[in-house]
Amino acid sequence: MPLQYKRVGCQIDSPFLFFRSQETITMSNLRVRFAPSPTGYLHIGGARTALFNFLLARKQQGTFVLRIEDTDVARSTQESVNAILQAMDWLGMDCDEGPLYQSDRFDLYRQKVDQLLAEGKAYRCYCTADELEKKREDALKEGRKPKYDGTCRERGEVSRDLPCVVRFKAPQGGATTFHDRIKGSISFQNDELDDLIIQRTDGTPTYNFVVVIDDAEMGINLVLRGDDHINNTPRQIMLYEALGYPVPDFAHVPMILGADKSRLSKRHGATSVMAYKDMGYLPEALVNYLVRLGWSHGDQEIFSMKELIELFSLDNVGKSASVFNPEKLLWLNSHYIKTGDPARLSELLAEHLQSEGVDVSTGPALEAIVAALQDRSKTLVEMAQQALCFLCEKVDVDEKAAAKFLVDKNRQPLEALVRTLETWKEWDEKSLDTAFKNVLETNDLKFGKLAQPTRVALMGDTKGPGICLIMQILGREKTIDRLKEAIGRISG
RNA sequence: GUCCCUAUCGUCUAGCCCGGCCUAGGACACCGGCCUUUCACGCCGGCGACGGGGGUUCGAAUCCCCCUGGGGACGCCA
Repeated sequence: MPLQYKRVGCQIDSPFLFFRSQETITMSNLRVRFAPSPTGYLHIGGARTALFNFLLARKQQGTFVLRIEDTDVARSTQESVNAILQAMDWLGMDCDEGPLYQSDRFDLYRQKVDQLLAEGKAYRCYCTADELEKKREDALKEGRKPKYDGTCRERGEVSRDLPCVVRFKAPQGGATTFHDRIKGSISFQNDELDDLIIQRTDGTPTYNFVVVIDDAEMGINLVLRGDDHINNTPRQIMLYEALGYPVPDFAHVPMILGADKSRLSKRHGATSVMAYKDMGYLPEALVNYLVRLGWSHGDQEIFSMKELIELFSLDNVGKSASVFNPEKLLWLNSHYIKTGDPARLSELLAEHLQSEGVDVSTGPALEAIVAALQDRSKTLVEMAQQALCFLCEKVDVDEKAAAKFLVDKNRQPLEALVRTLETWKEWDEKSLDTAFKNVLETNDLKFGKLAQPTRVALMGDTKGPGICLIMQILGREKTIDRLKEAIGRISG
């Protein structure tokens, strides 16, 4: 399809120039895709693959396609599709095309099977699943590579009224080689490959077949996916060629492993992207963590999405698998909480508090609480936990803390503090600090001596933000109430 | 078992392509110190790696070969 463009003041008809102009006009023709199968939630590994695709597309102003690989009708669910969409949205990855469903395209696949059959590039196979299973087991037992023995390939095309699958007649002899954009040159002996099934007995097409058709038909020119697909690549290249499609570029990103170096799975902890949201992680922390797993830009550790779009490149993607390290993710999360905008954080915190059944409509402003807690919370869940004592009606006093600080010798100082606060005019951190010091002076006390009992009285615990900041956030009424209650506890 | 991929601190990685600037840099974790009303934050310091063996070279983390370790694939799953 010729591209329309205006040639202004240029008489040259050179095909070379035409080509150049076309390139300039289209800006970028990079087309990448993320193609999850909807048989569960979006997991960490999938998210990173999606992220790399997304980043590359955005950087080169290309197109990011989302395709749902649901040819396995039995295991695919709409809930999974929704969960994946939701997770991608949370991470800030929006696609330019899709979601496209393979289940909508069975006619096309059927047509391509027929085409290969008609061209003699595929054949019907009547071997039963049981027979194949037995042959596979025998081969494995005898230490041979289990591959289809070609029984029906040799038989020739005799039409029978029996259930059958369709197999691709793979070229024999020679080798299939491709240049991987991450791993470099990869080569397979064709004899290692067998005739893969492209259509099941029930008439549905299989993964390796549809992936090729879809990537080709959608104009995907860079296939960027996990390196567990390297072994599928030579077969897919053969299919591209048999179907008469141009072969795209490939880039295989290394796997993510658990602490024991085995493939990341549930037993290593949470693998679902949305589980991290629930655990109080910020999307920018997960994105930042995931991108640094396998990719680097010198010594830089912190990247905003905007920076990533500028800086990300396949050139700096490592070749070897990497271990998922929850501690570093936690560190990144605490970093983004520390440096985050309190207004935004308040909204996110409110969600967590509400899901805990806490009423955030009354009580001190969430933003002030967030500001006080940012430096000391690694997750929003932690922050919600610490925010509780500001929001609840009654302080839940820790017994050990009470036993140590809410004791008789601290009663007089606390009473003195109450007396001072009851008549104190200003109620901000700085002014309260003056009030507090006045009490210390008149009672000849050290800061810590009064601060800790006060903290326990107000927060129920020995740790937390600065004592005067706590009083400011709590407000006069709650502060005095809680102090009096603590005094009552000592007396009582 | 066969094939494919891979190999720098415990972990993520820089350096490797284009050998000398590497007594191998940064980050997480860990340990110690400082700051401090507490807990954190922060700051300073410490611990800690080129898997092994052969080559090539005046010189190798960097180039070549072998071994070993690790991962993946070998489905009428994707």
